[in-house]
Order: sequence, then structure tokens, then C-alpha cells
Amino acid sequence: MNKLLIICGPTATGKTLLAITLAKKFDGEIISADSRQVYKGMNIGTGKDLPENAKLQMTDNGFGFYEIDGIPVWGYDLADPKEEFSVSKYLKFAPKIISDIDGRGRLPILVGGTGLYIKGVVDGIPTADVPRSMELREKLLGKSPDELFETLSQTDTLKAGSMNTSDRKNPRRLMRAIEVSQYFLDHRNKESQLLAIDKRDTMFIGLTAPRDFVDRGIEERVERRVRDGIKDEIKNLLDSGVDWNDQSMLSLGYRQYRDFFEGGVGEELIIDEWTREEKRYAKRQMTWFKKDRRILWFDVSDSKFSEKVEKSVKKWYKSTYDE
RNA sequence: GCUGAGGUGGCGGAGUGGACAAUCGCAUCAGACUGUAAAUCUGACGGCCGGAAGGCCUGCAUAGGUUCGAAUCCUGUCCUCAGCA
Repeated sequence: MNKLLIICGPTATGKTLLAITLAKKFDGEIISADSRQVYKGMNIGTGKDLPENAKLQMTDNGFGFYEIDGIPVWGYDLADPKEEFSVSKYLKFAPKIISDIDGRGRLPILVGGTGLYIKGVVDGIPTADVPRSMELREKLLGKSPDELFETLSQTDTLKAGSMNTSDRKNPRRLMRAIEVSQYFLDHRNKESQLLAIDKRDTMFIGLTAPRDFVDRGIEERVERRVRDGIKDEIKNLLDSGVDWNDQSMLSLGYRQYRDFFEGGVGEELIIDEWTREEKRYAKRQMTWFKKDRRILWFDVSDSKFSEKVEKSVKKWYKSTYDE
């Protein structure tokens, strides 16, 4: 049975580093599950940690990989920062690459902090291939959440009833729900297609640490990214035509600099804000991940965590040969 | 020292006799999440008890006073800022 190793958890816990170590030990290749690392030219701010002169190596499946420390890393640079990206696109990429890796007899290691992407790959998102309708979205644009909910109730009572109080006030979710229900109204016989991987032997590793440990890590990392030249990176993006309102520029560390470039706000304030947001983000990630009972958690502030992970993975990995 | 303005919850800032534990924003905390997910959204946020409904206590610089009732009116004190000296 094919295997899949997943490494998830909040930001700044060293997921990629661990993944590379494990890839070396268990003959693996890495697939990034990160909604920001997909953008070309966004390297420093998204923490791609590419070596000097790294070059994307294209393959004949239409996707490319970087080699880091001798390990192929997929999932970077899938999109232009001027373009929209979403789980849907990610799901047209990741499962394919995973089965390619299977084919090479190597271990696919899915690594990232974007919970939805991981979920999409493993469990599938039934409505992921329902396309967006810009026309519909435009029509819905100015409506209040109440009005949107009303509209949804009319086309899809079931879905409307199943939404929780938070989502009922979330225009973005409501619009999407209306879009989906409208789509199935127009395509009654269409079977939705699940863009997930086949059932396989999957191990989930979650990396976590006490709050203040993570916070400190975030502070250091932000400082490093400032030193590494996030400003220049942003300037390059802007020069190449990327707009502050593009989805890619909503990324942490990038969006905060808008007031610096456009409003003359001091960099100290920008960095403060960025750091604070990053901590909140880590919190949101934990809220998501801790619900998934499949995850086996490891505390990275434990000096022996790396060995402990390796031991667990080894045990799981070996079971292949016991079959 | 005089004159003027002002002192409200972690911060900014409303409120100028009753509907005030006090609009709102920020920060903080908790949560949601099935095509923007580093996005988007929700809730809590003086203290104590309670699952909740609710109840009790403390409270708008400070000490008094007026009033059935005060963050809001009056007086003293302290402090801050601006202008004049």
C-alpha cells in the first residue's frame, strides 16, 4: 500500500527542516502544502529558504521542483503573484505529484501549514471543482450577509440550514455557497469529482511547542526576513506589476508593508504589526489542526524531539515490508 | 503663579442627571472553516457565582456635597496639557 507522510503544524516550528531530514533518511520527496509558497518571486516572506542559484527544474508533467539539500521540493512557484490561486488549483497539482513519487518508489512527504490544502489532498473537497462565477459574484457583491443568507436559503435550504452562526455572517462563504448551489441547479446530472489522493497508509505528524516558544521563533524569523530583504522583494513584485490588492499580497509580511511604501509609516511599526499578526496566525493554525485526531503531536522545544519523530516514522515506514 | 482645556475600562476615544458595567476602534482571549484559508468570519472581554437565564460586588483622578437617582451638577484636593507670566 502506498504511503504518505504528512508534517503539519503552526508556522515557525521547523516543519521544512524536519521534512528534509526525514526525506534523506527515508528516501522521500517533499510537497509543500502552503498557500503562499505557490507564488513565484515570493521567497523571503514565505520562507522558501532556497539555496543560492536555486533553479526550478521543470519536468514533463508540467510542474517543477527545487532541489534543497539534494531533496526535491515540489509545490513552490506554481502561480504568478498576479494570478488567483485556490485549493482547487492546488488539488490539480498535489495528488498528481504524489502519485508520480509513488511511481518512483519514493516516499511522498506533504509538508505545510495550510490545513485546508492538506485536508483537500487527503480527504478531498467535494465541491472543489465547481468553478467560480465572476458574473454571479459581481451581482452579489454589495449584498449584506442577511440578504445573502436569504438568497442561499431559497436555492439550497439544506446547505443554508447547516451553516453555523459564524458562517452565516461571512459574505465570502455565503457567496461561495450560493455559487455552488446555483451550479448544481444548472448541472443537475453532474457528478462532483473528488480531487483527492487514493486511500493509502498515511501518517500525520504535528509539530507544536509552548506558546512563548513559538512566539519567540516568530519574532526571530520576522527579524531575519527583514534583514534578508523583504523590502526589496516587495519592490520587485510591485515593479513587475503586482498590485497591493492582489490575493498574493494579502500574505503576512507583505500586506503590512503597504503603509510603509504608500503611507510613509515607520518600519518599526510595520514590523510590530507583522509580528503580532504572525502570532495570531499561528494560533489560528492550531485551532484548525488540533481538531484532527489523526495527528501525532511532537513538541519541538523538546531537545530530543527529532529522534522521537524519526523513531515513530521508522516504525510506521517499516510496516510496509511486514505486509 | 494666573488663565483655559482636561483627567472614563490594557490603550485610543464616546457619553454631559435615569435606558451605563459604560457606543465604538485597537490590543487580548476563545472559536468557526469543504474553490481567496498567511484569507474570511463569529463570540467573549471590570470582578465573583452560574451551563444558561440571571444574581451580587466594585467602578468613570480623589474626598465630600446636591438629588428619589450622578461618569454626568456643586465644592475642596491632586495630576496632565496649552497659553500667559
